[in-house]
Amino acid sequence: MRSSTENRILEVAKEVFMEQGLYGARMQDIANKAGINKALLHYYFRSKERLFDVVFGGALTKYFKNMEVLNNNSKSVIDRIIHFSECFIDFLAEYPQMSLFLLKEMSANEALFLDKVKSIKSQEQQGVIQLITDAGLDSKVDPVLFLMQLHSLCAYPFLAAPVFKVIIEKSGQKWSDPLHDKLKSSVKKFITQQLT
Amino acid sequence: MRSSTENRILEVAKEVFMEQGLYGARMQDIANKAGINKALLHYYFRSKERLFDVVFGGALTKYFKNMEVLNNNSKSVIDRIIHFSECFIDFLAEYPQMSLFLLKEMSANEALFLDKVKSIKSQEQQGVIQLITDAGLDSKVDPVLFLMQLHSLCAYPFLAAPVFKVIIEKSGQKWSDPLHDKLKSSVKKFITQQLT
DNA sequence: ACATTTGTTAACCATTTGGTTAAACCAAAA
DNA sequence: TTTTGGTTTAACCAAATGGTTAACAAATGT
Repeated sequence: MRSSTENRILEVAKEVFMEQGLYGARMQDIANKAGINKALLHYYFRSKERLFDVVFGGALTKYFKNMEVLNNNSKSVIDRIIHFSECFIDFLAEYPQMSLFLLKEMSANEALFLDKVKSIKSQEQQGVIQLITDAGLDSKVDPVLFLMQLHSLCAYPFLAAPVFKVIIEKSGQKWSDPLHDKLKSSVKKFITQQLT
Repeated sequence: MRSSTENRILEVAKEVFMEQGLYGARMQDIANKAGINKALLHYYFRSKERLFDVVFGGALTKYFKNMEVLNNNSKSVIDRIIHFSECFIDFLAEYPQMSLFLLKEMSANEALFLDKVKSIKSQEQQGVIQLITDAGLDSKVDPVLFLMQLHSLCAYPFLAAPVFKVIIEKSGQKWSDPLHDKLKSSVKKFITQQLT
């Protein structure tokens, strides 16, 4: 079992890296928030890059894990995709900074991301694209475009929430933060509209 | 007229800040790429923050300027929104890093963003929400949700393009980068589906 | 021609930051 | 009790970084 110190470091590092990114994060800050000496960070995780790597890899794994729900063969293709969208939204609601974090760091270091994806996604799970193509639904929609729109509708609201909040409040409307349910049902509507 | 040096600095700074963000960017790097001494940066723009501020403000202004197209009263509401989406996509295609840049820096420094938005958006231009409400279309859609979905469909594909590229190529499909037209027509379809 | 402002540079400075070292601590084994 | 192994710390280091200074060159006005 990993020592409690190591776990504490990991948890704090997750927070800090998610908020500040690889560059913005400071080892001293992580150490302080974990209530330990800075040297101890390097004792457990040799370098900043190494520590970041663990955090980033963990986030990416969690992210991809969400797509496994697509393999539930007891449901129809459309229902599986709807179910996926709901799980995806739940996941993003739990980790609102996740998307931005991943996009930030990927754009900053494309090579790292490529490696990670290769090692994670190797377990040839079925993707939305495969699913649609196999079901013959690619006559209705362009699978790649559809996948992108699906992700757009699920992820972007969380990405841009702080911005929308400001803009909307500025224009006199009121902002209700966790619009999970509205979001879910609207995505569901989109999926059925597109695929039937 | 601004000196050519100042302009050169601004252009380079734009590039570097967009790519690396406020933290990641290095003054020395900007100076090198602009072919000048580092001290000259501080001569024209007192500090890194000041320089960044100019770049960020410029980007934000450009971003909001796109929404003015909504005020073209010679068209129907739906056509105006469609036109906006097309202009928005063209804009994002021209500056693919814009969205990520703005989101990154906003999440890193919400206060700065709030100030900027207040000073830029003060010119009470009509927003999508107003437009929909005034036209009575808010019986068909939740205006805020619709605005968010509209932005999602336009912006996210550019945000996540590098990621999708990797994932899609990984799963054997081929990736065609500038799918402007497909994107435009699909967004148009979405708008009409939602508002009629 | 001369003085004054503007543009530009090399050298320097203070601070921050990731990382290292050697010593201290501390529980469990011998 | 002493030894031993992993754990933790204070002090330190080298490099990087944002920023400053003083001197110098190039326009610009008189």
